[in-house]
Amino acid sequence: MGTGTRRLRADAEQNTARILEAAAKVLAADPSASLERIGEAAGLTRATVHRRFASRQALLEALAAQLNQRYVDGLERSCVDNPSPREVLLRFTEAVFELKTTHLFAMELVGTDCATGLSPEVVAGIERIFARLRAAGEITETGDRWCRRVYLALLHEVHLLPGDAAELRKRSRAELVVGSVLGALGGMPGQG
Amino acid sequence: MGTGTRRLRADAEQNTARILEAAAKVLAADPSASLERIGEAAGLTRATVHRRFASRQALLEALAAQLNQRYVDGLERSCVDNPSPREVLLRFTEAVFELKTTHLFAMELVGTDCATGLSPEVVAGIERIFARLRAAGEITETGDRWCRRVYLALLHEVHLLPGDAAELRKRSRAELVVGSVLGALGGMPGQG
DNA sequence: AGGAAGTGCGACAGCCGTGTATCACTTAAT
DNA sequence: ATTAAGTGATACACGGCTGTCGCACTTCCT
Repeated sequence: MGTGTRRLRADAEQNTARILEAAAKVLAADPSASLERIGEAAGLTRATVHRRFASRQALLEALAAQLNQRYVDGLERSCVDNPSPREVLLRFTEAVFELKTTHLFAMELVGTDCATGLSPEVVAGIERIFARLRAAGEITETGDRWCRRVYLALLHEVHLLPGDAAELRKRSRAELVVGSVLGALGGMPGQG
Repeated sequence: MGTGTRRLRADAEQNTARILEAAAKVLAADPSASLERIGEAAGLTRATVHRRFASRQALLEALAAQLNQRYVDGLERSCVDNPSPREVLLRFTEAVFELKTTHLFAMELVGTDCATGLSPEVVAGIERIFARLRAAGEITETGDRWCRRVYLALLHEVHLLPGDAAELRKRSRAELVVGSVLGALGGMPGQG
């Protein structure tokens, strides 16, 4: 997937970005929205969408690839300064919350597993966090896949939680996620 | 929604059941499967599907209604003999696992909330279980909606877990769900 | 300024799902 | 056994989305 295709003109490249952005927004509201609607939301024509992405499938894959890239960015940014594993999880959770607002559709598209489109690199990164949590005694569960799935599931549920929910009065959304996950995986969520 | 429509012939009634059953199976594999495929799976023609259900929408609603009924059945059966709240949750979880095998599509259709089609009766039933768990000191979280969502989310994740996963070596799927949920909601999951 | 790249517009063909209707035939009900 | 109900088969109209043209026009690049 390198820069094998000869480079696009500057405005054209910008338009592909617009399309991806518009697709993320429109598909989040309606997963079966037509390319027409996506193009419209991008201020472009359906024909142009087809010029950038040969098929609907190609557009979806590009969307998934973009999401995976954001995931690895989030993972890297969560690890700078070598904080405690719990702090890493907290930072990463906040990063994913931001992704939920812009890439909600793509996240449901790639799911929570390699088999469904989530990058192996991302999977490994998340599981590494839980390995560190385990080494630090924050959790007792030993299944990497299980830890990751519980985490992503609870993260998603918190995202669906209304902003004024009682659970969020004293702690942030990320803190609620981390506390719940550690509790679910056999830790002492109350300590901080 | 009573028996307002004059009663069908016996075989016709049986066919509606076949259609619902086939729809549950086919749509679980492909949520956007056509009525043609559903009818085929039921051993019937698309025309007959349309005779029983005026529109695709109507079929989906019937599917959701059937699921809600199974939910309340499961709730009732979980409460006979007045067992401990934890035991109630365990029984109900097992009932839902069975539903996952037959009504997977419908469950994702109705979601985890009244707003999306889950019956208020079912919501109240589930939240009642958690109120009892709270009264018994098994959990500390106080938000009914939050408890319910965490529960259904983790239940779903366990269902997705491969049957030979390490987490299931010493405890059943339902026990894994209950343990994880109680931990996530501020309890001591290790106790039996 | 000149040429190339990109876009808008419109049109077309193809496909698939939905919903309705008709008619001959089979089946349950009493 | 007779009657009404239900079904299969087939056809049709309708609408929507996809993918691909061609052509005139605008925009960037150098």
